[in-house]
Amino acid sequence: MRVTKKIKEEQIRILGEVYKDTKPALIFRNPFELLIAVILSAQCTDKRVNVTTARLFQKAATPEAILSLGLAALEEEIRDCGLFRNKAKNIMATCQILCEQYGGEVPADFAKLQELPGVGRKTANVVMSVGFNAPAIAVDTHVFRVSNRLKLAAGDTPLAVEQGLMKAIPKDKWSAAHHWLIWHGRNICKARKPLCGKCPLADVCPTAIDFQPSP
DNA sequence: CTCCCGATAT
DNA sequence: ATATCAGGAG
Repeated sequence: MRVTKKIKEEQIRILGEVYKDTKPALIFRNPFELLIAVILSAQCTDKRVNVTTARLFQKAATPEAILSLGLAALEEEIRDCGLFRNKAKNIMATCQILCEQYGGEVPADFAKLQELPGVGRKTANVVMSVGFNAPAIAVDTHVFRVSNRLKLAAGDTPLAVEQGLMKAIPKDKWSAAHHWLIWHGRNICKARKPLCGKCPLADVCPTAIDFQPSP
């Protein structure tokens, strides 16, 4: 199947229809809690992050409070999320910068966010999009996989896929489409065993046939 | 490219 | 047993 512009528009239309009521999976009350949750979410399920942050934010929910907690205590709080030494060190350093340079607030600025330790392009895009309602497409593992399978935006790096998606999707739908692709990746277009049999996009997906049982 | 890393699904 | 999970830094 050759994925024409027409087919991409149809893919986007179906995604928007099926996943119109989706919202962020991570639980947060403000941009700071979102930032911490997204840092913790690397190589970890959102479900596990939500359990961890619920416990953490009860004890410390501001940059100041987390700095007071101390590195060792923070490591224990977030241990279950994996990569916990790196994440704890990065969160402490980030909180330090937020306090010293931004008055304890999270800057609504993509470049400044990316300068924070433990915050790369994907995390900065999530905070801008979800936390500050700015048009952005964060390419995580799900968005990357689904976009490539659909050939909605093919690319061998997250940045290439992000740029492809920005061309294929109207700007006013960037942030919503990011959530559509994540939900689709979680529920249907799974990494290991995609459910092509019950996928609403199977007719417009060039990869679906590859997962059908051979005749 | 490698390393960081525990929990979960298959 | 092993692949995968809302990645980022060196």
